[in-house]
Amino acid sequence: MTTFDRIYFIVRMIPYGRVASYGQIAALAGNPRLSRVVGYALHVNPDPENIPCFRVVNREGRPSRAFAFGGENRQISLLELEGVKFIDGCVDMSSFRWQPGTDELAAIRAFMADEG
DNA sequence: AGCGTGACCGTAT
DNA sequence: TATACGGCCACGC
Repeated sequence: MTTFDRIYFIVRMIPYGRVASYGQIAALAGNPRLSRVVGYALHVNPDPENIPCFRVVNREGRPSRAFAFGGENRQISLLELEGVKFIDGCVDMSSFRWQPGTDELAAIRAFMADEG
């Protein structure tokens, strides 16, 4: 069980049509300063089919320039297909930001406590 | 085993 | 409004 595993677990929970920021993932993983690590974790994403890394954007709601699946335009397209709207290249975070509910927070906590 | 680096974020100048 | 920097984790040399 590593920090990456926690990050992947949380990213997998982001629902269809929603996005999360790196900092948000980091905070859920237990440390708000892990945002950079979140970026690296997604960079070496071992399972892109099950880990929706395209639903993670920076705090401005902007996709990464180094997005590997055809560039940031590709990421924008994927999100738009899910109904996420962009304003001047940025996601409207106040509308589309994922906010985990009580059950999801409990699941995250349980997973993190599972490492022993 | 040490060092630099990276899909970031917040703070300081 | 820009630019600079420290913090955090895993990976490759």
